[in-house]
Amino acid sequence: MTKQEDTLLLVDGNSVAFRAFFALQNVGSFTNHDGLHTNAIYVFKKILDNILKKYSPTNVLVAFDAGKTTFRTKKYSDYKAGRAKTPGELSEQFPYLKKMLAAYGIKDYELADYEADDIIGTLSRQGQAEGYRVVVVTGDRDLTQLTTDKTTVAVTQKGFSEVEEYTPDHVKEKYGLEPKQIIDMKGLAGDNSDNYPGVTKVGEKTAIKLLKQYTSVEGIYEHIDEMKQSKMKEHLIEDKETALLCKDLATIKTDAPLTIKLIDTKRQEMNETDLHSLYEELDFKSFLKDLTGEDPDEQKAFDKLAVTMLTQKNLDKVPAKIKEPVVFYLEMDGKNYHNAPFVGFVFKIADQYYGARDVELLKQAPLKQILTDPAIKLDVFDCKRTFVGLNRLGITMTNVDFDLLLVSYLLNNTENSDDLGELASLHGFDQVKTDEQFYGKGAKREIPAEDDQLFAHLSHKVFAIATLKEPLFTELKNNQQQNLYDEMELPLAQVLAKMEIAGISVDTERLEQMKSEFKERLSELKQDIYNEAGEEFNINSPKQLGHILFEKLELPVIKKTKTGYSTAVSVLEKLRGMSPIVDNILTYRQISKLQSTYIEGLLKVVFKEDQKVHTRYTQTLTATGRLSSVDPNLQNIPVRLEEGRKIRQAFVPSRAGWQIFSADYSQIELRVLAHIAGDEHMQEAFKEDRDIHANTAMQIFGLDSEDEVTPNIRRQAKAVNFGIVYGISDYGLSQNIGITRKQAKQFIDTYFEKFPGVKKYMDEIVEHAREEGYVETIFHRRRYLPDIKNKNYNIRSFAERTAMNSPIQGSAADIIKVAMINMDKKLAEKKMQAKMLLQVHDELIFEVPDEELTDFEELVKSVMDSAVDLNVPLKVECAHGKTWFSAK
DNA sequence: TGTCTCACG
DNA sequence: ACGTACGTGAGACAA
Repeated sequence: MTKQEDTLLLVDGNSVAFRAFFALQNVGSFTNHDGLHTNAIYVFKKILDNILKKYSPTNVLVAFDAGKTTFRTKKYSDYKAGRAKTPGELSEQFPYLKKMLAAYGIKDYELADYEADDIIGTLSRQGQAEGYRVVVVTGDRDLTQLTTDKTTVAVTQKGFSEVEEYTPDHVKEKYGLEPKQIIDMKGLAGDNSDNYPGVTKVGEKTAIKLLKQYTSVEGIYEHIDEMKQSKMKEHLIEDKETALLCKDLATIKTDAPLTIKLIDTKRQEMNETDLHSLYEELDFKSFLKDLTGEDPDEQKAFDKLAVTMLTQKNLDKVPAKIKEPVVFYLEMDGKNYHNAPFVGFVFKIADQYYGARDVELLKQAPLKQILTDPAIKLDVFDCKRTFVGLNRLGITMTNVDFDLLLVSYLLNNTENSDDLGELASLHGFDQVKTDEQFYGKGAKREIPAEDDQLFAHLSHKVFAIATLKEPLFTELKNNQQQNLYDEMELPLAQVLAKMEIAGISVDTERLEQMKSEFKERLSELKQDIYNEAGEEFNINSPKQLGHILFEKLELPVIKKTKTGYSTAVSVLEKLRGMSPIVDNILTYRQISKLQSTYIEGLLKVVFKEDQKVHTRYTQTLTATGRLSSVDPNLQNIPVRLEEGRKIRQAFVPSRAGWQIFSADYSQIELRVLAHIAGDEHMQEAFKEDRDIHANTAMQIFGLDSEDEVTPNIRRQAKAVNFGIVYGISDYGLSQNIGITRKQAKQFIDTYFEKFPGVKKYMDEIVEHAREEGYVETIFHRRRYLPDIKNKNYNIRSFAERTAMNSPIQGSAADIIKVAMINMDKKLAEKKMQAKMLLQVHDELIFEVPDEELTDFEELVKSVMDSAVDLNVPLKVECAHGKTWFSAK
C-alpha cells in the first residue's frame, strides 16, 4: 500500500539530456582525460540532484526513447523527420548517464516502438491510481497534457537550477486551456520540432482562441458551419484530416504495454563506490569532493546568508582594519548605469555581509575608505559598471582584483551572458538566480520591497563572486591568460569607464536643422514614389515595397528572402534604369535611415545636463575581442557617403578652442596577418610602405610596375585582401566584385602562390582549431570553435573561416586596447588636458586643446606605433578639425 | 520576437 | 552537391 506522501518521479531522459547538453554546449573544456564529452552528464546530474532534493521521491524512473521508429512514424512517416541527428558529442554520453543512474539506485527504461513520453504517460496514470503524488520532469512543454490534480509536470528552465511547475491551474493560467486541450492545440498548431504541420496558418495563439470557443478539434468541426467565412475557415476545412492526424500524434499514450511494474521503480540505495569510480573516470572533481563529505550545513548557510543592514547609526559595525579582499556588489535598476536608479549594495568583509538600499552611505567612513583605499583589494562583477556607478556618487573606486564578468569572458567568450547568475552556473555554481528569474522581466519586473528578499539575492551574488575567484583565476593561469587579464582587460575597463563618463558633446541645433531638411526631402521623394507607383504605400515595409516593384510594376525578381522578395540595395542597384522609381527608393531609403537612426536616434539619447552622449562600451560581448558600443552606438556613425558623413558635424569638442582629433591604424588587420603568417612578400611590402592593395594587384595580375595598376584592378585586389582576412571563399569574392566564380577561384589560387606564407597560415590555423578546439590571438585571447568538426559542410566551413579570421581581427583588437591603456597613462603623466573620447575598432577619437595639438600628435603616433612589436611596422594616420566631420 | 535592412570597422 | 564572405547595433515592420 502506498502512504499518503509517497512520490513517483518520472523523468524524460532524452529531453532532459538534450536540454542539459545544449545548456553547456559551448563551454570549451567539458571533456575528460580521454576526450569524452561530459557536459550533458554534468548538467543532468545537477538537475537530478535538484529535483531529488525538491521532491524527495520514493519511486523514480528515467524513461528513454528506444529508437527512431515508433508507432507514430508508422502512422505518419515524416514524424520527427528532418530533425538533426543527435550529435555524436551527446550520444557518446548516454551509456555513462545510465551508469550514473544505476549508481544512484534509479531505474531506467525504454520500450520498442514507443517514446519516453508514452512510458511516462502510462506510469503516471498507474501511479496516481495507486495513490502516489506523481511528478514528471521534462524539457518538453507537450507533456503538460498529463497534468492532473495528482500529477505535476515540471519543465526544466534555461538556467537549469529551476523548474516551472505545471498544475492544472498553472496550465489554465498560461494557456487558458485544460491540460488535455494541449493535445488539441498541438493538433491545430502543429509542431515544428516533431515535424507535423497542423492546420495551415494556425499557430498557438489562433489555436487557443478556437479551443476556448469550441473546446476540442472535434468540437470545431462539429460547429464549422456556424463559423463565418474567412481564410482561416477555409484552411480548417481543407486541413481537417491533418488536424485529426496531428492531434493523434500529439496524444501521449497512457496504456503502453509496459514490461515494468510500479514496484520496480522503488528507489534503491545509492552505490557510492560506483559513483566514485564513475566520477573519477569523468574527471568530475567537484562531485568527487561532494561525495567524500563536504559540510552539509554549507547549503543551509548559503540559503540564508546573514546580512547586517547598515544605517547612518551602525556604520561602526563595519571593521576598520581589513586584511582579506573585500567583495562588493552595487545593484542598479536598469542597464544604463549612467542614469539607472540605485537599488542597493552588499559588501562581504571577512565572512560577514553588510548591505543597504541607501547608497549615500557609501560616501561615508568606513565604506568610502574601503572602496578607495589602494591597499584593499576589491572583488566585483563588472567593474566598469561599478566604477561608473560609484563615480556618480563622487567615489573613485581603486584596486579591483577580481572581476567575475571579465574573467569569465576571457575564459569563454562563446557564452557571452552578462548575467551573474547565468555565468556563475556556467562555471558550476548554479545557486544564484538570474536577474530575470529574481526580478522578473518586462512589465512584471519589480524590485522586492522586502529587505530579506532583496538582500538574499544580492548576498548570493556576492557569495558567488567570492566562491568563483580562486577556481577561475586558476583556469586563467592554466590558459596563460593571466597577463591578458591583469595587463589588458582590467586596466582597459577603467579607461573605458573614463571615456564613457567624459562623453562627447553634440550640437543638437545642427541635428535639428538637418532633421527639418531631411523631413522636407523625404516628403518630396515620397510624393514622387507614390506618383510613379500609382498608389500610396508604406515604403519602409519590405513586403509592401516588394508588392509594388515585383507585382504591380513587374520588375524582374533578383533575389528572394525567407518571407518574400528581397529589396536590399544590391537588388535595387540591378533594377536601376528599368524604372525611375528605383532611384527614388534608394535615395528615400538612404535619407530615412539617416533620419530615424542617426538624427532622431541620436537626439533621443543626448543627456540634457551636459548636451553630451555617453555611450556604453560592451567589453565582454564579441567573440573576437573587439568592443561594441550601445546607447548610442558610436561605432557606426556614417562616413562612406557624403550625405551621411555630415552627421559628424554634430560631434563637437566640449570646450571652445579645442579640436576633435582622430588617429587611426592604417591596414592594421593586413599588417597583423603579415606578422602572424610570417609571409615574406607581404612583410616586405609593409616594410617598404608600399600601397598594399596595389602590391597585391601586381602579384595576382602579374604586373611589373605600379603604373600598370588601374583603379579597377586595384579595387579588385583590395577585395581579395579583404577576402583573405575574412577566410576567403571563391563564391564570396565573386559576389563581392561581380566576377564569375571561376575567375574568383583563379585570383585566390594565384594569391596563395604568390603569398605562400599566408596559405600556410590558413592551413595551420584550421588544423590547430581541429586539434585544440580553439584559436587564439597574439595576446592569448581564445575563441573556441566546437563546430570545426561538424558534419554539416556549411557549419564546418563557417567555423573554418572563423578560425582564419578571429586571430587577425582579435589581435588587431588587442593592439588598440594596449594603445588605449598606454595613451591614458601618458596623458596623465604628461598632465595634458586632451581627452580620449571614442574607440572605433582601429581608430581613436580625442578632444584636444589647440595649444596641445602639436605635442599631442607626436605622442599619439608614438604610443600607437609602439603598442606592440610586430615583424612589420604599424602606421598611424592623424587628422583634426572643429568637428568630427572635419577631422579627416 | 524574429526578420529585414543598413550603418560602421 | 552543398551555399557562404568576418565582427557588430538599431530601427521598422509584421506577426
